[in-house]
Parts: sequence; structure tokens; C-alpha cells
Amino acid sequence: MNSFFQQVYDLVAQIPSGKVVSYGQVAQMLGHSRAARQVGWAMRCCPENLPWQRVVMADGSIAGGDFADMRRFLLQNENVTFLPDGRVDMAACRWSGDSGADIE
DNA sequence: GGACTGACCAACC
DNA sequence: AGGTTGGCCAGTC
Repeated sequence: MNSFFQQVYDLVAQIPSGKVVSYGQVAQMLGHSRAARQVGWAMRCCPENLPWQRVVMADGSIAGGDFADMRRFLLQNENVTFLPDGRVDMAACRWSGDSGADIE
């Protein structure tokens, strides 16, 4: 099924190591500024080949409930910068697409 | 086939 | 500053 849902996987799969994106950002890249809910819903399927740990909340917090702490560890292992708050440093690790032109 | 929900976000009050 | 609401898509009831 080719859909927004599928595009989310494709986009997340393209996120380079040491970079993260917020749910809303992914949605916005795909042309759906408010489809963040659906992005999270796509993540609910948790594909093994999908580095969804790079997908965080808009404020840098890790989503995913029980696995959140595990993902934070994975991100640290990928050279992602974290703030003293325990959140991802979005200012330094926010991935603005491969071109960086679709957003902002 | 209609209504609800779901790992969110941002605007509004 | 914190709670409520609207909005997107797709899957389930």
C-alpha cells in the first residue's frame, strides 16, 4: 500500500546517523503539516529495518513509552547530542531532509 | 459504511 | 502556564 504511511517509512529510513526528526517534521516533509499523529501510528508497527529511534517529539523528548529509554541509549550510540534535560538537542541534530530545503 | 482511536503538534483559551 | 481542541491518515470495531 503506497500511502503517507509508506512514505513515513521511506523518509525515516533515510535519516542519517546522528540526526533526528520530530513527528511533525516528518509529516511536514511529506506535505502533511499536521499528520504527526499518523506518523506515530506508523511507528506503532515498529518495523525492524526502520531506525525509528531517530524520530522524536517536537521538543526532543523520546516517544514510545517503554522503549523510550532504550532508544535514547541507541541515539547516544549514534553520536546524537543530548541535552541535560534528557532530551535530544534538536538545535544540533535536527535533520532537515537530505536537501534541507523542504523545511524552514 | 460510519465512528473511534492512535507512540503527536500547535494553536487557542 | 496549563488544559482543551482541532487536524491529518489509516486501521479497527
